[in-house]
Formats: sequence, C-alpha cells, structure tokens
Amino acid sequence: MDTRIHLTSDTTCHHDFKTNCNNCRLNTLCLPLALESKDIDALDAIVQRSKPIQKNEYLFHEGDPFNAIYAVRSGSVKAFSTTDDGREQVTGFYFPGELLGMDGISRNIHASTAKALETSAVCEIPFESLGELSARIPNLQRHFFQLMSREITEDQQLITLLSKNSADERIAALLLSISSRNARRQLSANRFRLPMSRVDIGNYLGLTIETVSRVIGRLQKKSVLQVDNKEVEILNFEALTEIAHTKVSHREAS
Amino acid sequence: MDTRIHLTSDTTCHHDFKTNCNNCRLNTLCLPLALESKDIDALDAIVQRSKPIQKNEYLFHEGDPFNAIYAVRSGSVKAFSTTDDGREQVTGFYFPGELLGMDGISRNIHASTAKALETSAVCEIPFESLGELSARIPNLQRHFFQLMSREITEDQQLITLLSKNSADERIAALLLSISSRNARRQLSANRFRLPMSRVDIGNYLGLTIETVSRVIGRLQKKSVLQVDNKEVEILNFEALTEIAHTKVSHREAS
DNA sequence: CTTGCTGTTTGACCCAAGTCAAAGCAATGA
DNA sequence: TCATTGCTTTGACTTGGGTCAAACAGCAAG
Repeated sequence: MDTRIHLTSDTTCHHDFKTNCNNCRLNTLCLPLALESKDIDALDAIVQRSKPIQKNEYLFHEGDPFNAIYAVRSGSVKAFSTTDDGREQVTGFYFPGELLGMDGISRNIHASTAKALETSAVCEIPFESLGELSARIPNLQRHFFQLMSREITEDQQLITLLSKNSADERIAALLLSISSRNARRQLSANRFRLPMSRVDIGNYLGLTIETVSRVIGRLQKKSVLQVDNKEVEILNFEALTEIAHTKVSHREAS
Repeated sequence: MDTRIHLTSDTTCHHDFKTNCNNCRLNTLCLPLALESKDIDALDAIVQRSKPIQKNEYLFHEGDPFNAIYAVRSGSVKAFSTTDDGREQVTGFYFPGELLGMDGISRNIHASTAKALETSAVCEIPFESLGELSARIPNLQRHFFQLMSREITEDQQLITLLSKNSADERIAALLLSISSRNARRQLSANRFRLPMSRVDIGNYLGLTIETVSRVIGRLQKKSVLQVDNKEVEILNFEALTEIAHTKVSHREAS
C-alpha cells in the first residue's frame, strides 16, 4: 500500500470546520467540478491538506521528484523556472481553485519551482492516486484532461501576449486576467490587491520593473486605474479592455 | 472554402503496405511509446490514417468542434491561433512523431488552426476513444498525460525565449530545436530543410521577417550557418549552442 | 521570352522599452 | 528616534529591433 504519511482530516483540526472537497467553497472551480457527490468523496480521500504555508515558502522546487499536483485553497502562488544562466522566468500566478505542478508529469520531475506569494493553503493531490482514480471515474479523467489542456491554452495566450503586444497591452491584459479570476471567486472585479511584486509582474510579462511602473503610472494618469502600491482599483473597465486589445499596426503574418 | 478532408480507414488502401502503429517507424516517439504489443493493437484499432494532405491544407480550424488529436506521420504542420484583431500567432511546428490538437480538449473546441507546411500524412486519434482506452491501459493514460505535460513545458520554454532572449538567441534556439528533433528521427542534425517560411519563423519567435533575415545573414557571416533559402547547414554547432544560451546581462529578477 | 506574384534580402531611419542612476517611501527593528 | 533594507518611482540616455522602402530572386502562366 501507499507508504506516504497519511494526513487525515484530524490534522485539519486547527481549522474551524472539517475541510473536504464536498464542502469546499471552490469545488465549482477546482478538480471536483462536474463530479457526483460520491466521486467527490473518492477524490477527497486521496487529497491531502496541509497547514498553511507562509509567504516565500516553497511548495516544490524545479528538479524535485514529481509526486503530486497542487490546488491552491487560499492565498496565491507563483511558479517559475530557472534558465541555464540562472535567470528566472515566472510562468504563472495561481489563485484559489487553480491547479499547478502539471508541468512535472512529463519527466516525472518538477519543471518549475512554486513559491507562496503570501500565506496560502494548498491541497496536495498525489498523482499516482489521481491516475488510478481517473481510470475509474470517466468524468474525473475528462476533467483532468481539460484542466491540463487549459494550462496549454493559457500558456499559448501568454505566448501571443509576449510575442505581439506592447507593454501597455500586456499590463492591461494581466490586470484583466486577475480581475476575471477574482470575479470567478465572487470577489470584486474592480478592486483587489496584487499579491505579487512589480519584479514578478515584469518578469512574467517580459518587461523591466521600470517599464511596469511607468505603464501603471500612465494608466493612472489616464484615470483608468487607481493604484496604491499593491492595491488596485479599476476605474474604467471599458478603457482597460480597449487598451488590452488595441491593435498595434503590425504587418499581417503568414 | 473548406479544404478539410474526410478521414476514413478505407482511404489507407492507397498505400503499398498496411500501415499500423506496430510497424510504424515512429512508434518509439509517438503515442505507442512504452506500450506492449497487444496494447498497441488496441490503440491501432482506433487510429485513423488518411491519405496525405497537401501543402496549405488544413487539419482543423480554430473554433471547430474538437473530436480528435493528430499525430504527424510525415511532413510537417504549423499550428496558430488568431487574435481578436485578426493577427495570427504561430504556436508550434509539428514534425513526424509529434502530437497536436491537445489545446482543444479544454473547451471541446479547437483553440488553434493546423495547416500543413508541406505534403504531410497524419494519424487521427479520436479523443473519446483515446479516453476510454486510457482508462483500461494505465500505461497509455500515463503516457498521454506525459505528452500533454510535455506540451506545457515546451510552451513554457517558448515563453521564456520570448520573454528573455534576443533575436539571435531565439533564432539559434529554434534551429537547435529543429536539429534535435531531426536527430530524434535519425535524420541529419546538421543539414536540413526548413519547411516553414521566414514569415512563420518570425511570427513564431515574435520577430519581423526583416529581423529573421538579418539574423540569419549575421550567422552566415560568422560561418555558424550556411543557408540557401530553406536549406540550412549548421557549420558550427558549438557556436550556435553558445549563441542560444548567451546571457544578455539582464538585471536579476525576483 | 516577359509578366506578375510571392518570398527574401538589404539599407536608412525611428521609437518603445531597456539601462543606468538617483531619489522616494514603506516596513522593520535597535 | 533614526538607520537599514527592500521595494517602487522618476528622469535622462541608449539601443535592438520595428517600420518603411526598394531591390532582388524564384517560379508559374501566358
């Protein structure tokens, strides 16, 4: 049998209520989506919940053996990989209800490092067990395929953003992405706190911090945003959307 | 006009011998990898082979209902998506033994368009059947998870390339990628024909055709490459590798 | 052969974003 | 209280690669 230390719901006693996938507020976003209650119980049985991890703590490192994928329960996490020459590339920010670590499946080794941007709680989903369960629950298999596929399409959107869009467009697109992910969790789409630093934003979007800062300044001057350090308020949603989609007259391709 | 072609197993009679996954030269690269012979037969039973598709014909279009993924058997294919404002972003080039179309799983609609760069043959793998088969053959499920994960890691490498590297580095990296994929298929790593146009290269790498042309010119002047239109010879592999990894003194991040 | 079409190369110029430098502004803590 | 440390902002300057334009090369059709 499985020799991993088993975290029973007992270890979650620190919390006010017994956490499980069935009563998790995020189960309409996360892996349990579209599962029947009994299937959620089966999934729940393999999911391990840990006590919160602190800001700047790591969930896993690039090169670590891959055993599990992770779902963010609260807080936020950034994933990044390190290039040959030691530079980092932030490949994603993950919010509650979102899954990370799927890039480790291909070589059975984590391809990126995951670091908490703030105090966060995560669910660990052992991949071996998830595979077995998927083989028995077609809906789970399909849904997991879909989540991996979504990661692919999101990466491809980022590729397009980096390849074709100006600094202003990139920043606008990131803010809109965060906004819509907030909305998905019933939080304000117009007012939120950025959990990541300017450095992280710049790194993610392929820009320097100076450019990030200047763009944000520019958007404030245009009354599109109101930014106080990490607190963001979108004053003009329309305008921001407009900026994100502005076509810079590139020549047509292929 | 819709140039899509209809794939039925009947159409494979045109070939000299019965093609199947078991005797396919690519079965050590493709989906059958690591399957036992009888499992390969099961996979083979769901795979549909078509007669070759011509240059510039489409395999599927962005927005089409998603039913199958595709494996390139010969030739080459490019995938691209179209942005709101009508510009294209090439998201990948696919060579024999490589799978494409996995970005369609998430929304059950193809997220990109696939177009043959030259006369090519592909295998169509109905996704529904692949899911069922995966549930019965653990190795197949695992391998397919791995192939999707590889797509993710490769997209993330492209993200890093676009976000952090100069034009020279991007071109060098692409050439090395094509070279190593050729080697994987027992073809020359030093001499090959680029199936895609300069426009496609530029589009993929986030550069204009002029820049692509200039960089290639520069690499020829340095005797790293010998290029005649689409024919490429790598004269100095070391140097090319060096160029691909050159650290442009960016400031450190995060 | 010429004409037209499509893709590639080359040159001259320009600008968005990178670089360098310095100042501002929290938060922490002795 | 005032250093200390780590962001973030702002300004002045530079540059890689984009833009525009023109020439060139390959190839198919007439």
